[in-house]
Parts: sequence; C-alpha cells; structure tokens
Amino acid sequence: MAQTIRDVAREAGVSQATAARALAGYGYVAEVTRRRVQEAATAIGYQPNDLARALVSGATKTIGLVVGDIENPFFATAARGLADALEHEGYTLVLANSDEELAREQRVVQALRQRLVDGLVVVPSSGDDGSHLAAIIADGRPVVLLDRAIEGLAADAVLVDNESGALAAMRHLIELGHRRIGIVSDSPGIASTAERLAGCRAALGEAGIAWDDQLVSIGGSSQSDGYRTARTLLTTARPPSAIFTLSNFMTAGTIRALRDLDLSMPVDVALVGFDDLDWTTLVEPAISVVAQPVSELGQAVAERLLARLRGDSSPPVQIRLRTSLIIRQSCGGMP
Amino acid sequence: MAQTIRDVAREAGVSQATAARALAGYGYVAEVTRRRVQEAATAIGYQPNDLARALVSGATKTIGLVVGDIENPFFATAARGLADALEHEGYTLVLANSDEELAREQRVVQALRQRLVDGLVVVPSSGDDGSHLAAIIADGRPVVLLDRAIEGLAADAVLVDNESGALAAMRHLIELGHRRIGIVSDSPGIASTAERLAGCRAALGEAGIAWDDQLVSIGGSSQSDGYRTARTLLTTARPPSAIFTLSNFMTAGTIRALRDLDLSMPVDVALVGFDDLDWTTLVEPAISVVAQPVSELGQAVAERLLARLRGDSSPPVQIRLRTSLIIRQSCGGMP
DNA sequence: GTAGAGGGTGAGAACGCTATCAGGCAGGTT
DNA sequence: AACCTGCCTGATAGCGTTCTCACCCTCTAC
Repeated sequence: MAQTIRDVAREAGVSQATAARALAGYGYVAEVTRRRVQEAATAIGYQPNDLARALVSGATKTIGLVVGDIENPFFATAARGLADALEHEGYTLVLANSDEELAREQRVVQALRQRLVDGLVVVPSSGDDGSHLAAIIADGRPVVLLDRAIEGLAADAVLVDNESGALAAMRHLIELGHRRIGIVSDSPGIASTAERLAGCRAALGEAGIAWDDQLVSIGGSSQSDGYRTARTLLTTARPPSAIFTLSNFMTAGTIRALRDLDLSMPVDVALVGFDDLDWTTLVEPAISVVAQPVSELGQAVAERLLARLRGDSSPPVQIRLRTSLIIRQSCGGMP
Repeated sequence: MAQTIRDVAREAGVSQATAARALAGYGYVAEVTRRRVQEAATAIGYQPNDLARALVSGATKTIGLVVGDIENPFFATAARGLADALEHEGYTLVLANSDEELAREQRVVQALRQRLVDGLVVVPSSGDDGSHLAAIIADGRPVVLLDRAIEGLAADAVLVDNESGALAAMRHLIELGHRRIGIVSDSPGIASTAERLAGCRAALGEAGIAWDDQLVSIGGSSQSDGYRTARTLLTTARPPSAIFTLSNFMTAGTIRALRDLDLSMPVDVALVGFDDLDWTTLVEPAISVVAQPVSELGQAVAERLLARLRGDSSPPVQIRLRTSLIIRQSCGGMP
C-alpha cells in the first residue's frame, strides 16, 4: 500500500502537521526540518494521495469529456487538442461515449457528476434537452458545449460556423453550373447538422434555385446510412449532377455508392464533403471539403473552461470558429 | 453545492448513521425509516460523493489508459472496446497520451498513480523500461499491457500475433512471385514492430531469399516518415516489385509516395499493409492488409483487468490475438 | 419478574489530506 | 523583571463517506 504523510512524519521524527507544512510549503517550517522531511519522503517513496487532497480542497483537477464516439476522428482530434491544453494546468480527462443517445448521455453525465469532475465538456446529442447539464451548472461547475449548442442552456459553447461553411460549399457548386445538387445529411436532430442544412437553403435561395426535398436525403449518422441514402438519391429518375455531404461518414458512404454505381467524380457527379480527414487526399480524385479547425476547437474549449475555473462568471458566450473551403479534384472546380 | 448524507439525515429526522444505512442498504433499518430516508434523499436531490466513498473504500472505480495518441484510429478503437467492456462493471476511463515518449509516459503514469486509479492499461512506448509500471504493480494495482510487451515486467499483456501476421503477408507476396520485397517500417524500438520484422525475416528465410538491408527502410512513426522512406526505397537503382508496410501510417505514406512517383498498384508495385482501417477500401485499388482484431484487443484487456481486480493472482499471462490476411486488389493476388 | 434474543438506532472512528489555532522558546525592548 | 515579537511546532478540526460498536427497546421464554 501507498505511504501516507504520517509515515513521512514518523520517519522524519516530526508531527504530521509539520510534515504536511514542509511538503505543501505553507506556514513556518525551519529549513533543517523541511529538508529532513523531504528526505524522509523520498526515502520511503511517499506519493501524495490526490483523492484525499481533492476531498479537502473540493477540486479534483479532473475534467469530464462526453463525445458521441471516440472512434470518430473528429472527436478524437478535438479530444487531443483539449487534453493537451488542459494538461498544462494539471487537469486530467475522464472520457465517456454517449453513442449519440440522450439517455446514455444523461447516464454518463450523472456518473461524472458524482465523480466530482471540476468541469464538463460535452458534445450534446440533443439540441433541446439540457436538463442533466443544467444540474451540473447549478452545482457551480462549468460546462462547455463542443461543436453543438443547446437551446436555452446557460453554458459556453465553442462551435464551428456550419452555416457559412455549407453556404460556401453550395455556392461553389452553383458557380460551377450545378442546379440539381443532392444533399446527403445525417439526422437534423443534431444541431450542427441543422445549421449546415440552413446554409444549404441559404445558398440555393440566393441563387434562385428552389429547395427540392427529392434531392435531400436524411438518414442516420453511420457510414452505411450515408451509403444507402446516397445510392437512393443517385438512382432516381433525375439524379443530381453534384452532391454535398454533411459529415465525414456521409462523405465516405457517398463515395462507396458512387463506386458501386460506376459513377466517376467529378465528371458524372461533383462532390464536396463536410469535414476534412486524412483519407480525403488518399482517394482519387482527392475530395474537396469544408475543413473544420478541429484541434483548435478543442483548444478553444479548454481556454473557455479554464477561464471559468479561474472564476470568470461573465454571461455565457458562443464562439464560432471559421471553416475553410478546400477545393480539390472531386468537385471539378480545380483550375 | 452538493448535498451530503447529513442533509438527508436532517431532512428525514434521523441520524447520519441511519441515513447511511438506509441508502447503502446494510445493517438493520426499519422499513418505514428506509422509505422516509429515500424520500428525503430524492426530495433534496442527494447525490453520493464518489470521492469520499473512494477514500474510505480504497477503490476509485477508475481505470487509467495510456496510449501513444488517441488520434490514432488503432488506439481509438481499442479504447472504445475497452471502455465499453469496463462500463458494465461501473468503471470509468481516465485518458492520457504518451506521444510514444518514455519520459512523457512516465509522467502521466505517475499522475494516474497519485490519482489512485484501480488499474492501468498501457501501450508502452519502450520495450525494456517498465520501472514506472512496476511501481504501480508494487502498490498492488493491476497493470495490463496493450499491443506491446515489456521485457521482464510481471504484468499481463494482450498482444497481436505480429510475427505470424507479417509472415503470412510476406508469404503471400512471395507466392505471387516477388523476390525483391521492400519493407517500410517504423521504429523497431516498438515491440510490435520488432515482431513484425521478425516475421518478415522468417518468411524470407523459408523461401531462401537473402535479407537485404537495402530493401528495408526504417524511419520514425509518422505518416511523413513513411512517405519519405518509401520514396527513397522506390527511387533506388533496383527498386522492389512489392512493398509490405508495417503500420497504417506507413501504408498511407507509401501510397502517397507511389502516387507521386506515378507508380500504380499492383502492376508497378504490389502492396500489402499492416492494420486495416476504413479508408483501405475507399482508395483504389483497395489495399490488401493484415487485419488486427482491434476492438477485441480492448475487450480482452478489459477481461484480464477485471479478473485481476476481482482478485485473480495467478502468474501474468500473455494473450496473443490472431490477425487475418485480407487479400484485396493492391497486391495483385485477387483471383 | 428477570434473562435473553434480536430489531432498530445514534455516536463516533477511520480514510489521508489541508489548514487553523494554541502554545513554546529564543531574543530584544520597556 | 515583565513583556512583546517572531519563528517554529504539535494538536486538532474538518472534507463526506463506510462501518463498527454500544445501547435501547420490545417481545418471548423460563
């Protein structure tokens, strides 16, 4: 078993209180005593017990992170950016997956709450139910939303400018002469997806193109959902000449559908996807994408969280990070 | 601030001890009292404090996970498998990245130790220095190694049968008639990489092909290292007719090198890679790979860890999960 | 009527730490 | 001689649990 501060005290021949002062560095301790205590500590291999420390100080130096699925590269990258920024301040990440299910999210948030995390970072699976998070906030612990906002929840949110990102992508396809643009979307229940759809609508509107439900396929959020709905879209009587996919899974599914149908990019169908992953330049043609500043997203979340932990109690803010449209070969817009 | 068990007791008009008994369900409590306490608890919204509970019980219900980089899909998938299996038993994951640097690994292991994790899962960055992990084991807390073993450390290890995986891949290329097979490897300091190299050696040996250092490029472990070394390999006077890459980053780097050099698979160069990721079937031609049971790896680790936490004190075991060779188009071995 | 059994309860110790408080002891001042 | 001041130290009170122990009360048995 691990040594306690009392073992150190006994070894150094002082009281527990003096040993504590010497090690923690507060109050008066004679230089000789201080040294003797520290030598005793290293001699017996003393390790402070963070648990006991946290119980007394009320701070666990721990941040909970709830994502849909850590296997999703988007979440993994954001998690990494967050972890790195928090590490500087001595915080550790506790990870939980929600599987994009509200019930599961509520369960894991509850567990993290009991574990007394100092703060919570959540990628919420629902845009309107934030009661479980409100409870954490009521405890006085900061919550920062990542990538998606929640209607009416008084928490900071670090988001991506989804609407203008989607707008730029659609504009580009329209400028290339496309009128019938298919949209492969995951569930609009996810706030970021809804914003991307709004961007699409805006682009079509300003170009005077009518919104056509036939060209919009909305499915689940897995790659196979993307494949299935893209395939349906591409095999209708009047298929689109271009496709905009609203997430990396939708992009991958759509590419597979194009392959299976022997349709080539950008000749038969032009493609732009949302979210840039490593493989988008590994496939041929390279995929044009709306790139998100994923790692920066994590860092910005960390900054916000740390500010709150330091006592910043200004009203909640929403930070929007800008996306960038990267033109590659798949959309046919490369000079 | 959160309510304590004393608040519940006051609300229910009983002593703290009785409230504790009623809520935890031990000792004698009258049925009426029990109900009254529980009603009081829900009324004031009482949440048990896991920290205090852990301090007294000595178990934090927390498992530390140290990987090279959670952004690496291999680690992310393993982490997911692990997290799911542990969740059933009420354990939570605390995540840390080592960046494949021993010093950093030692730091985070130390931090997790002070945090009193009940157990530790580590993908060790060094095959021979396990002193920091030995310290945890000496504390009486189980450590399970994931994917890589450490020489002389008395800990369970769940590994992949790297040697036979590499052997099978090399055999396949040899059967296809290749005599000059390039090997793109990351650092052999990583135990799993060393094993894969041993498998390569064995395959060449049994085919009577001499080991040729000119055909083996060993670099760092990033994708750009893979690109650089593959490119060097392919631009020598007598380039290989086939390449076997020893990790997913090496595979991606090699594909980029082939692209840039206008070499096509499998005609100019046949390719087999180690580790199967989603994009290997998204590129053309689809990449033949040695697939690892990644998620199962995480599950097996969880099983071993849970067994130890339940008190299993049998000697440390090494579990090897089998790989499978998936023949696709990139190696030219597809019927 | 008293002993004993057994249900029910409260007091209080312990986990390992932080941090306050009440002294003790030297040296200098009134 | 009496007093303060400043350095140093040990005792001790929590933090919120778990859990043991001593006690009380009621009911049954002799």
